[in-house]
Amino acid sequence: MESNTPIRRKITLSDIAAGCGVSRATVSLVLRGSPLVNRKTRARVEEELRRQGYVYNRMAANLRRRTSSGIALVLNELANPFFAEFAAGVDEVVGEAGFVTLLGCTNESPAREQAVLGSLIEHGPAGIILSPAEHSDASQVLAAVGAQTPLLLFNRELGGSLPEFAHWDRLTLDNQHGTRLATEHLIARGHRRIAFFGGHRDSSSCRQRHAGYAEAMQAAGLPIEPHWQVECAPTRLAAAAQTPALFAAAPAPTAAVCYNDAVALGLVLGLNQRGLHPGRDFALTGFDDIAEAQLSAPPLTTLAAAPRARGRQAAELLLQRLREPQAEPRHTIVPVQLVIRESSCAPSDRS
Amino acid sequence: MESNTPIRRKITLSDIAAGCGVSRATVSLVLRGSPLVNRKTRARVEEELRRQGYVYNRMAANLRRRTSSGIALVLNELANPFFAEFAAGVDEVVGEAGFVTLLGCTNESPAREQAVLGSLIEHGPAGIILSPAEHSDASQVLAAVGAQTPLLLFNRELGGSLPEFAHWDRLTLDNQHGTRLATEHLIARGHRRIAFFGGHRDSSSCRQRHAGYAEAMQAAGLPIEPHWQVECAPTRLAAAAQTPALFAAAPAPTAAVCYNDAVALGLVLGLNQRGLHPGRDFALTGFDDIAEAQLSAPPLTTLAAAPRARGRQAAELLLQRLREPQAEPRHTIVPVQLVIRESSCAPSDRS
DNA sequence: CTCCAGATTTGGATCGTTCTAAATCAGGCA
DNA sequence: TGCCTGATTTAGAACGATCCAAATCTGGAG
Repeated sequence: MESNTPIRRKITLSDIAAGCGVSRATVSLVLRGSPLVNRKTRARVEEELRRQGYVYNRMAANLRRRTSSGIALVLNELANPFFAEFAAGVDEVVGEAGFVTLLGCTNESPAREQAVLGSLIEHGPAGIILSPAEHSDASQVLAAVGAQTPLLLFNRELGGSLPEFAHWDRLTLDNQHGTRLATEHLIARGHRRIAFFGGHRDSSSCRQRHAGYAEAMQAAGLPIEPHWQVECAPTRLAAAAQTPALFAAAPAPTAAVCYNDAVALGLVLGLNQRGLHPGRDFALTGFDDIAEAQLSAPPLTTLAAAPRARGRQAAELLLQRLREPQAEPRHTIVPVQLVIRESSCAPSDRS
Repeated sequence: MESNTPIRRKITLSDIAAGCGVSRATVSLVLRGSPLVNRKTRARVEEELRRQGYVYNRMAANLRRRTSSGIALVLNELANPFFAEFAAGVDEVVGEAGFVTLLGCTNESPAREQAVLGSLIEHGPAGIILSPAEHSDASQVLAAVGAQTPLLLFNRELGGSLPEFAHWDRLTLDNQHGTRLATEHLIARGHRRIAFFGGHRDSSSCRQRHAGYAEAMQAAGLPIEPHWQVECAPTRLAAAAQTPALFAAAPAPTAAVCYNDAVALGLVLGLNQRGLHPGRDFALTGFDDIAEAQLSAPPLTTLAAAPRARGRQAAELLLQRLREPQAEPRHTIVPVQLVIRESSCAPSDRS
């Protein structure tokens, strides 16, 4: 099969330089928008760039500059809409800044995380945004990425202790304050017997969310029964299955603060199976405000984390760090917003 | 702030070569697993690589080989769970093959697509997987990526005509057959007045899906009223807002084949707002089988496209192409499966 | 004129691999 | 021993931009 376009050799800086009688160095300066070059020269060079159809070869530049113009984005789970939105936000800002996003997906496996980080680091990314897999360990991550590449931790804490010379930035949600708001909201609606439902207590985010709940209950002088604190995997299925545990003993709760939206949606299922009408007989709140939250029946009162905005923010924090490599490590805790919908009804006669 | 780890110069091939008394070339061969090197030598070099903690510098390799080990993945929309799953599938296979995914997100804007492609191409990706933005034009895309880099088109056709020398592979869903199945299913359930709802008619996938619907209606001898064909952006919000258009004139439809799941979920909202009970008073089907489809109220009858599998498939097709650059361009059409759930009820008295 | 400062421009080395062609080595055979 | 063959190894030139220090240019002051 013959191609009918001439396979012309790639145009390089030298071609442009030769084409308009200046040196490679000058062309390079023009390309990078340096103020050093004369107006007249710049115009001439730019014209020649257009004329020859030059395309910049970032691979060459990367080699010389010893760092690529890529930002590695390593996620524990891309299929989750929360992280998909997050990724979209990251990519927006990364792209605007002239970088490119190197994607890696670990599927919650620390082993895969090691492999992915190892592979990405070979490309010399300018920085890394990492949402760790469950049970991912700080020293392992450090071993994989080295101490030179700036890294921003998103969403979760790492297990193990962080060697003090790896000054990583962090961006996490204000989990504790969020569930505190949710709990206070339920209390304000008139609930007195409120459960905390779902999640695994050995995950940092679950501990924080539980703390916010406990704090609000305590502040209101409300007791917490042991069987109101039910752990389960943060999935719909597990949550539905664990629902009976809430009602295993008297007094039964009239409301529940759930670990996240997935758990809350599972609880909705579980309540329906018991013949309870969530949003009328039983109040509940979620966390994350995933797209389904506003569409479920009943629409879910939840804490909005605005994942796309978080993605943009993560990228901006990392770019900031690239600009000031020596600045103190930052820990940014972003507030979450209580979105009140119909699932957080007042207590009913029935409950 | 002082770091307490020595900032040691990066280890290079030369360091390894020097460290065990062979030439750089030999070490390079070892790294690439060439069969040319002697067992004994290979072992010695590998030991030294470990000892010095060498990390491969792909930027240098990329420059020399004139193509990077990146696969560009350019998506019209990442927030849509369908594409998020697709991306996850692509990344799996790309990673397994030792490549890295370069992500780019166009948000349905051809202008942004140009920018994203332009930026990615500078990194010399080995190949490109592109799910075009709406109204994206073949010649524009060609201008941005050049004729040298293999490209796989996913999901949509490009506008304009494809210059014959750009032999691009394609992977698309069997849209027409899918909606035909859905429509036939609704007809079998007893519906006679069926609408086609959502999407923009100038997108190829929408045209194909509409064709499948029209085909089934015609085959069954059923008429189609003009106001049963409602266009809107393929988002929940737009679909909810356009719902009244379906009922703007008599006779009202009793069922709708929706452009995709997002639209169907929006229609669910819109119907609820009108006091109609989807899955009881009105039947509807979606397309894609995103995760929310089976959890919505009512669970959605839809066409499963298995996006993660499609992602894996897309990556495999592209890798195949890298292995055989001269092979004939392939157009792969993947069948979709009708998943019957509760949204596609029989017509009720009410409707 | 000559000199100087500031504005531009430039040659040449450099980044760390891969590639090519040629060199070297080991062992068998005459 | 000397030659030949196949198996290994290697020197050195790429790849294409960036960096640095030094060269050149300009125009105004003395």
